[in-house]
Amino acid sequence: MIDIPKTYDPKQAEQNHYERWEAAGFFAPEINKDPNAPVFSIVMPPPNVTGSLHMGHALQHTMMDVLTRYKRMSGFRTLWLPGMDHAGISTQLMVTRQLKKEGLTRHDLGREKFEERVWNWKQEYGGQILNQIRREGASVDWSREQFTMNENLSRAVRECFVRLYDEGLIYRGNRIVNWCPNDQTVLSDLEVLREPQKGKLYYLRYPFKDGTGSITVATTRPETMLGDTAVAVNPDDERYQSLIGKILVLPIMNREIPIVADDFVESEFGTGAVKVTPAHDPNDYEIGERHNLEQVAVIDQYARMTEAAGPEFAGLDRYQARELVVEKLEALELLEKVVDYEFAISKCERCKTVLEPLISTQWFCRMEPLRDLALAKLREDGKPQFVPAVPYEKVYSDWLENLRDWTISRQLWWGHQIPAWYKNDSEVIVARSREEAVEKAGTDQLTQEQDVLDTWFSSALWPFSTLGWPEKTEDLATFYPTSVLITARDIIFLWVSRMVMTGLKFMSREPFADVYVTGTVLDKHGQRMSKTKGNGIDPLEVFDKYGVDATRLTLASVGSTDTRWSERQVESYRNFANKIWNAARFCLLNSGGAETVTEPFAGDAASLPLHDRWILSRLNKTARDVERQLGQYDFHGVVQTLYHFFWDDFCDWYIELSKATITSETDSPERNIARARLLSVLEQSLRLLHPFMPYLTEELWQRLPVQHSRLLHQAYSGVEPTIMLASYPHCDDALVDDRAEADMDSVIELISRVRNIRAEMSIKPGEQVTVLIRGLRQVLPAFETNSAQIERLTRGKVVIQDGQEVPRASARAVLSGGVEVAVPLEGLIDFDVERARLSKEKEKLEKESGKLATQLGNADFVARAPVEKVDELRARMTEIARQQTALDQNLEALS
RNA sequence: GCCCGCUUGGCUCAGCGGUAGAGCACUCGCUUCACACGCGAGGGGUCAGAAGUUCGAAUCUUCUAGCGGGCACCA
Repeated sequence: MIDIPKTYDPKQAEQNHYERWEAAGFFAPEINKDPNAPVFSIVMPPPNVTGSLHMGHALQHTMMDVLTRYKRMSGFRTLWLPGMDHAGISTQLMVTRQLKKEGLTRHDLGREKFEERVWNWKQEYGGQILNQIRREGASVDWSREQFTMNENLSRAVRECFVRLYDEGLIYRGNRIVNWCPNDQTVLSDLEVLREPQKGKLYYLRYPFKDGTGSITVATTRPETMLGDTAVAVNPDDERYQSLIGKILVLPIMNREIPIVADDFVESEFGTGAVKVTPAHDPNDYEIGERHNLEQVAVIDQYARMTEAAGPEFAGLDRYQARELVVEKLEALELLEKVVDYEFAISKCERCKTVLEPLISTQWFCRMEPLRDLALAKLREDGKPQFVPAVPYEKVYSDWLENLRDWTISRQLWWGHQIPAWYKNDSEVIVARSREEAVEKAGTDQLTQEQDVLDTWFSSALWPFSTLGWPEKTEDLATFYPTSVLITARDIIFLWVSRMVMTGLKFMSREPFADVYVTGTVLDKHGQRMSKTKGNGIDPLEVFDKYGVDATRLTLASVGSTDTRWSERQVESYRNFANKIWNAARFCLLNSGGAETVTEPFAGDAASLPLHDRWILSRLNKTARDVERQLGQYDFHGVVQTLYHFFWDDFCDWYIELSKATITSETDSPERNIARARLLSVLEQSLRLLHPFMPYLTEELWQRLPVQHSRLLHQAYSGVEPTIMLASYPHCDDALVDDRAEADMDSVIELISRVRNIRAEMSIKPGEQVTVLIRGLRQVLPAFETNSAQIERLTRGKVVIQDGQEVPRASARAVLSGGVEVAVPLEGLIDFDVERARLSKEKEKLEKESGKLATQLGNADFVARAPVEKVDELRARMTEIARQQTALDQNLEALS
């Protein structure tokens, strides 16, 4: 006999299959031999090379894998392309830290050696996550794996840069930017973290030059006053109107600065007068532009005071300078007051250092023309379609509308070096290569721009650069645009929108039809999981404890809403996996002879036993629901559908109803057919489940005594059989049988009610009872033909009555359709208990009929509600009345 | 400050205009020949609060409260 353990061991199944799948090339689209196959493609959001698997990844990958496996089994030419991002700042930080341990800085090595070092680091530590992705069971095509720093992708980056530059969309300019004094690089607006900060608001008095008094300004950063070149007031502020144009003497510096009028100033805030430091504040910078103010840089790239701040301050750290400024102003009696104040401070997203706004020469990308492409696409074609549409479509379009130029240069060594060369240190030549630059410049006396590009610049090209762009490759023609992007909401701006813009610009097509935005897995207190909080759950540990498949079900059911992590949930899906295992175990233990039956459901469906017609109907409806729900990215819904079909319909009822025939000791054609049918339903269920539970389903499928090769989708015929490439079950409408379902519902109701009587009357489990059934002629056949099953599941002898008397000492139940059930319990029945039980039933019905009566008595309802609704309620009312009558008679019989 | 989301049984979540659902937890009974990670039978919610629209609202509208998130140039 077959030896199958009673408990499912996920580890074993996990070890058994992935390598084989990968080695056999099952993940690659080439496995599909149908030249007319529809195409399904996804590019994996490239995780950072510095990263390791976290819940967010596991969540997204599960959903991507579910869709990929589903489409692959449905015969699509399917590509899920994996890869990694070089993650400029993060990676450089990582390697810099490693160097620091050796007492070195990157400058000790020099740029070339440093880059080499990063590549070595990548070789050694980078990409751990790739093996973790394998563990998840992700069916990605490793033969197409990409890395943003690969030569082909770097080439795409240069091509993109040159084209945008030639069109005037990329330019070099001197502007105020977000500067990280720690990482020594500029950052884009999206890489800035805004954090609330408790601080102080300092009120400083600036005297008029003519000695007639002073004006008071409020600031959170007094040290910047050293670089002030004006004070601004609102032009409509009556308090200050007469002072506009007046000259002040900037304390400490003794610089003469004007009072200017600018709409930016809010009269209500502070004193209504603002000190203006164009070199160190983005707003002041703009005021400065409007009023042609001098920019005095008093803070340098290390956040230290410059010579321009004066000899006493030069070289001081910005916070030391703050103290000294305050001290001096106090001494001069120009510090009016200091109040506690909470405000938002800008920090570096990576290293959390407080940023310093600085004026600096950087490369920028003009976004308006690109933005317009994206907005037009959304408005005209509704692409990409966000799921859920609310709120993400609006979040996306609102952001696009307010888009500002993108700072694309970074003062890093790790990244794509900007393809610009300087001739005589001034003239700029932008070219795809040094050779091209030399040709354009007419000299080889060129130095390349030292800056690299923002990591997101290369990510923005990911959906087409990974497929070969700018070459016109077959992959590009086949797989672009991709089908769907699955991502977390925090990179809609950083990444999603930029892919759309570059995709439309360079490919003239949106990069993906749909964007599915996943929910977030929160900790049990509802907090986001984060490294700094240390409240993250490691998916790999969950895999170890509960198995990959159970974890995948848990994650899939998160769907698009934020969900608190609950280990109990995983546990229940672990139990589900075990349930599947044991159902299969039962089928296998009772499979002898089944293999002789090739078409277990062949012939006229109407002639099948009720439970067979019923399970086929349920199975096909399930396939239909799954298809619909997956089409809507309703991952939570699909998991529920599959869970309940398998556990409730298949295990609780179909297996139980089949047992009588299947477990028969003697070999017979009936037994073999029943066994084959059971196996067939199990086998199809495994296929339905496979996208969610790849390991368990493959493990079991391989063990089934079925003709595996015949189950493969035709696009894969001839390959070594695997459930991965078996045909995904689709609904066959001919097998949906509402009549069978209704009949089966009656049988289930009957069995449940008898079981209820047994439990309530405390009938011993082993004790046989008699089940008397009477009712209208049309409902009885279902009970008649299934009496053997009913007897088995109720441990009762079924007697279909023809108007015979029911013994007084019976427990009774009234079923829908007016069916009455009685279980004679002479000597066992407690009449009081039974009367109470029936009275409770009656109360329930009375409550409902009361409600219905009110509703049906409402003339407005009858007049305005849809006819079908009214009819439905009337039918229900009739049904209740019938049951009430029967209950009354039963109660009477008991008295 | 502006915008958005969430608030359903003890817990985690579905449902989103027509008699309140699931899993876990809980109660009772079961070593019933696949499974105690199980089987059978139960108990438990005025769907955050208020007002409104509607014949009818957990479901639509408005407001309030609590929680969470995004955006923002208030020095």
